[in-house]
Amino acid sequence: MIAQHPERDQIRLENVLAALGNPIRLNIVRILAQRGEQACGTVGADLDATMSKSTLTHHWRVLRDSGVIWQRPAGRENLLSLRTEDLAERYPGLLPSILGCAQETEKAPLTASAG
Amino acid sequence: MIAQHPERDQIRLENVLAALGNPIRLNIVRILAQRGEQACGTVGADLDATMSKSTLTHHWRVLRDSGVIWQRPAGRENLLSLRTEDLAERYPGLLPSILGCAQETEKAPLTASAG
DNA sequence: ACGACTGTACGAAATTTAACGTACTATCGA
DNA sequence: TCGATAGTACGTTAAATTTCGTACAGTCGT
Repeated sequence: MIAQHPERDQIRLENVLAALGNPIRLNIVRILAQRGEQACGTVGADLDATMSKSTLTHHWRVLRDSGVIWQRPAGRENLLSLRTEDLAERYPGLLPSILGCAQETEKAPLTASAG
Repeated sequence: MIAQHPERDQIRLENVLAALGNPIRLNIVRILAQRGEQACGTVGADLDATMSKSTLTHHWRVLRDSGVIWQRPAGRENLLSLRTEDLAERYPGLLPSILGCAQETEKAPLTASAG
């Protein structure tokens, strides 16, 4: 596992909310919630193919440092996944409430398969 | 009612989360949740007596523009209150989950009366 | 009307965030 | 080993955010 992940107890609500208070990172979280663990590149492609890799790296860092996602190496890829359990333990209901109504997406067609 | 309040339908999750992703504004929301409708000055005093009025005005604006609070004039005061109903309708469970675990406050002693 | 009180508006400064390009590390496959 | 792939690190720039001081507007009590 890559460094910088906060312990569950170190996760701060304000950091989680700030991390999610950005449309790009909110989409990242939606994608991970729907598709499960994904490589950085896969998520990036779903998100916005024109976005630079270094910008994406920035967003992985914000999400990772705030405790929203895990990031772990696998071969030459880095796999991203939601810290669903830790967030549920620390802030019960928060993630479901965010994801439950997160269908008001502007770009990513994540609603296509629902229903 | 002061201008700039978004309609319920115009409230965007990313804006709500960004507004709440700031420790000061998170505290404001906690205070309003616990004490109900309050004048700006009252909340400001509870928050941080050294903070300038113009800084507070900035935070009221962010919370108001994002749809988190109502702000309405009453005499020479402006009363602030949470848009609990609108948020509950738009993002069910979001506010309770944020407030339910919001006791990890650093400064404001909001847990004192809860019992 | 006057002065105190409550809060906003505006402009400026400091800080933070977001985004990019380039250079780099590490892994995979031939 | 070589080349392609996957992603990070670093430095930079642009934009947004946070904070303040000052000036102003509306309301209350006398």
